[in-house]
Amino acid sequence: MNKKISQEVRVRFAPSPTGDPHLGAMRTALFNWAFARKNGGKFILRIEDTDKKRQIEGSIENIIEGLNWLGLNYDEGPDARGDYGPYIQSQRKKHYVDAVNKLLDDGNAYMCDLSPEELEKMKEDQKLQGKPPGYNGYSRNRSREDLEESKKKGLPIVVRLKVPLSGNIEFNDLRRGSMKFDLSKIDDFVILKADGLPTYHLANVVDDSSMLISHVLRGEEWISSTPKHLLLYKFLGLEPPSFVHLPLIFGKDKTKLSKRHGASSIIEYKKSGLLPEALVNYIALLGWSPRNDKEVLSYKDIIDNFDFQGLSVSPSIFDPEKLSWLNGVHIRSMDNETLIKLTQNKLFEEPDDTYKLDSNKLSKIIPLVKERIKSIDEILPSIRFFFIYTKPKRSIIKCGSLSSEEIKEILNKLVTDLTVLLKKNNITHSDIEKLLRDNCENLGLKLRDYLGLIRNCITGAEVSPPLFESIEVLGIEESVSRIQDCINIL
RNA sequence: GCCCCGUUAGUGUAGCGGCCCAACACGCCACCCUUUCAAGGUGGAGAUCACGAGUUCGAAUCUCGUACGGGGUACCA
Repeated sequence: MNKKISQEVRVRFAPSPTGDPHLGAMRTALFNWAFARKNGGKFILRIEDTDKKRQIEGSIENIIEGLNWLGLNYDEGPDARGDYGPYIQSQRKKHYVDAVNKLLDDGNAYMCDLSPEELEKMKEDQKLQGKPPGYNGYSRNRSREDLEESKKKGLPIVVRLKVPLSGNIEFNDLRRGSMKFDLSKIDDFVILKADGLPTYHLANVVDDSSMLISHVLRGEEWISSTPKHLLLYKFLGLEPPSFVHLPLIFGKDKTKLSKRHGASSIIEYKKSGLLPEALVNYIALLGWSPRNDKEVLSYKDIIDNFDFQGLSVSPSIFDPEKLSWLNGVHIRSMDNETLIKLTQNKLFEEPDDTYKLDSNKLSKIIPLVKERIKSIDEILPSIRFFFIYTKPKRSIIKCGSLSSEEIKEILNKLVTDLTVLLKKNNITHSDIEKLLRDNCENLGLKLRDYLGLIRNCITGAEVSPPLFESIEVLGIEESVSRIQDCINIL
C-alpha cells in the first residue's frame, strides 16, 4: 500500500450513489475543488458504492452531470484519466481484502459470526438493562480457528476491528482545532460486511491512502467517526491525511435540507432557470466567506480567496431568496450573446413553433428584458408577446377615467399617426417616443395613463419591457394591427 | 442515555482583547429616479453578540458552567 509520499494537494469528493446529489454534497465538492485549484493540486471523484442495497440507478450519472453543470471539473474519476483507479469502490475489492487480511494477521481485527438478528437482540437486552447499546465483544477473544470453522459452515461472517479498550485518540481539525475521543466509547465496529464488501470506514481509509489524498474535506457528520479512521490508519501502518469538517446546510425550519425546502437535487436546480455560476457563488457563501465585503464572486474569486480560515463552523440555512437575487445579478452581468444562446435553447424546448423565430429579433429583445429578470425561466413569459399576441382583457384597456368612446378616439388617432410615421424609413424608438409624448401632451393626459393604455393594448399585459423599444422591435404595422384589435373589443 | 460539534439582526456572513451600545449583503419599509415592472440611488426598522460566572484597566472576541440546536452512537454513507 502506498505511503503518503508527496506534498501535492490531492482532495476528493466521495459521494455514495444513493440518490440525486444534494446541494450540501455539491458544496462539499465545491470546497474540495476550490482548495485543489487554489493550490495547484488534483480534484478526484470517487464513487462510494459499498452499500449495494441502497444504490439507486442513475445516480452516478447524475452526480457527474451535476459536477459538470456546475463547472467543477475533476482530474481523476470513473470516467476520467488517473493513475490510482479504479475510482469506484465496488471495483476495488482486492485492496480492501488485503487490508482486512493484514489486520486479521496482526491481531487487530477478528471475525464474528453473530447474525444480525442475534446482534439486534443483544442491543435490545442492553437497552432493557439501561446500558448503552453496542457490540459487546462477543467474538473478540475467540480463536481464529473457531471462527474460520464457522465460516466454512457457511455462517455469515463479518470482520470487526479490535478497538483498544482504553486510551484516547486525538486529532487536529484544520479549522476547528484539536478534538479528543475516548476509545472506550467506541465499540468494535464492522470493517468487512457479510457480503464481502467493506464498510465506509475501511474503504475510505484504504482508498484515501492509496489515492494519496492529502486533505479530507467532508461534512460535519463525519467528525465522530474520525477516530475510527485514525485507528485504521494506525493499524494499517498508514499516514492519515489532514481533516477539515464542513458545517451542514439546513432548510428554513433548521432541519437537514430536503425536498420539502423546494428543489433539493442539483438536477432540479439545473432545470430551474438558474445559472451554474450563480448557484456556485451562492453555495460558496453558505459556510464560507472570503472575509471581505465582496459577495458577488466568480469562479476565479472563489479559488483565489479560498482558505480554511474562511470556513464557518456552525450550520447555515439555505435562503432561496438570496439565491434568486444572486442569480439576477449574474444574469445582468452576463454578455448578451450568451444570454441569447440560453434563450434559444429554451425556445427549442417549446412546443409552439411560433417561438422559433430568428435570433436577430432576439438580439434586440434580450437587452430589454435582461435587467428585469431573476431567472432564465422568466425570459419566455416576458418576451412572449413579441411573437404571439394575446388580446388584453377588456378591463385593462383603460386610460384614467376616460370612457370607452374617448379611448377609441385616442387609439384611432394613434393608428393614423403611426401609419403616417410608417412612411419614414429607419424608424427608431426615439421617433416613437416623440410621437407618443407629443400625443400625450396634446391630449392633456398623464403620461402613465396614456402610455399604460398603449402598453396594455400592444403587449396584452400591464407589465412589459420598455414600451418605445418594444414597439420598435415589434414593428409599427404589427403594433397598429394590435391597436385595431383593441378598438374592436371596445 | 453516552460521545462530539456548534450558538453575532428573519437569513448568510464580517469581527481574532480597546477603532464595536457591532459592519456588509439578502429580505422588509420609505423616498428618489422613472412609460409599467425591474434595475439603480438614498435613508430606515431590525442584535442587551444564547445565558451566567470568571480572567483583564478593558471581552462579541480568552476560560469555565448552563441552556438550546445539531451530528454520531448501523453488516448506511
